[in-house]
Amino acid sequence: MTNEELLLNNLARHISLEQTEIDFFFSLLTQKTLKKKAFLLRQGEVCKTENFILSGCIRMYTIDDSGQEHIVMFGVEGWWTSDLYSFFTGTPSEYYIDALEDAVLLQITKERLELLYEKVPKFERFFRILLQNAFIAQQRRINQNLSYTAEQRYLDFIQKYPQLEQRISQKQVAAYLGFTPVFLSMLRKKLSQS
Amino acid sequence: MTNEELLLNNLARHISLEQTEIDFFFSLLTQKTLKKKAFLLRQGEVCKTENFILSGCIRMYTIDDSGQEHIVMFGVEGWWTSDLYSFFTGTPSEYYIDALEDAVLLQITKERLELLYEKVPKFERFFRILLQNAFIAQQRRINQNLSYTAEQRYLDFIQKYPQLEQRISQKQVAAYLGFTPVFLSMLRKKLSQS
DNA sequence: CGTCTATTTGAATGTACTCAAAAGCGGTGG
DNA sequence: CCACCGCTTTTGAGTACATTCAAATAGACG
Repeated sequence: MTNEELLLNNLARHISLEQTEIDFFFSLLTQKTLKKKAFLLRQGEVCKTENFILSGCIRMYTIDDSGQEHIVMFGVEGWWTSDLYSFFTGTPSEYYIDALEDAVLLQITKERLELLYEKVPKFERFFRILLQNAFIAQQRRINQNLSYTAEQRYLDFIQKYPQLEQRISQKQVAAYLGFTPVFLSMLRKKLSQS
Repeated sequence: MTNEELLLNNLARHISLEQTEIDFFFSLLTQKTLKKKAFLLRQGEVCKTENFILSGCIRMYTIDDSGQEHIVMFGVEGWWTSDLYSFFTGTPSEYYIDALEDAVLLQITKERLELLYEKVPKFERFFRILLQNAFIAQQRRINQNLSYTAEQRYLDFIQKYPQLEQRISQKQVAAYLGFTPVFLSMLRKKLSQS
């Protein structure tokens, strides 16, 4: 699948577009490559773009007072990523976004997105649906964090994102699930023995 | 503030409407009253409406295998509530929604909402913005659950929602924050002593 | 007033964390 | 291509935070 196809499939899942509308949309995007460990956004900066991931793997996270990282989302090819709050309000972000693997992104700025909504209102629908899905996924995650033990959350994670678990380090998985890498190591040992 | 004003303010914060558009919107809504402890939605049922809360207090929650309740959201006057996943996909909900206080709601069905989007596309924008704000709030909550101790989360909660803390029982607060009522009681004692 | 539920208190337990040290692994430069 | 450096993972011991269970007290509601 080419880069363009990846995004076209993403669009086609929710709205149907004329070729001219597709062309217009693509004309608003700019491509950006991101080396492993490079930052797309740092805490305190304003998030200027929404980003469609063509390849690679990124994470969005905070660093707490004691220096620990906490991952609020991962992104891989086919996903959109951004700090929406900073993006829409123009206020400094609380989050870091960086690459866990070399990545290629398509970016759209707020101004261009507003222009897109104006010219092709169907995109308002498209981004509402994306947001809706992300919202629902987050609600599930909140509920799981409340209801499940660390072990249950880990088992659920590897079942739900088997590909991700292969690609990223245990340290990152732990920072996403809300426990320490040391604890994850013990958990895996225990699970492999039983 | 009348019921109508509450909703009008809510709309006006994000979109501007003609009187005819407002009238059309209101014509699509039906009012529902909900006695304390009455269910708006039970696990396994399909969520048929989005609900704007005119008065009262509701909660959306799950019950886990060991019978414990976990609250994913509260709602008070001026808030929208619904299980969006069930609402949009038509699949049975995993959640319960019931009233912590007698409540009055304005409801809109999916069919009518789609009609509204079609006739007045500005509402697509309105609901996208609502969703965006809810998404951002959830992301914060996920991050806090990952980063903060139970005590920090409680202090943050009472600071952020001082009105809510007055209205609802400690048991409900505990079910929202992710610990037991017993622990919350000990926490409060400790905090009042220091 | 009586019943039902929520809150408090205490003791014992368990889950997950910190600290520390060793082992493993991957990337980089000589 | 190998050796080294830095980061991740493993392992173990001791600790802290939060839970469970149980019982007593307090509050809310009919």
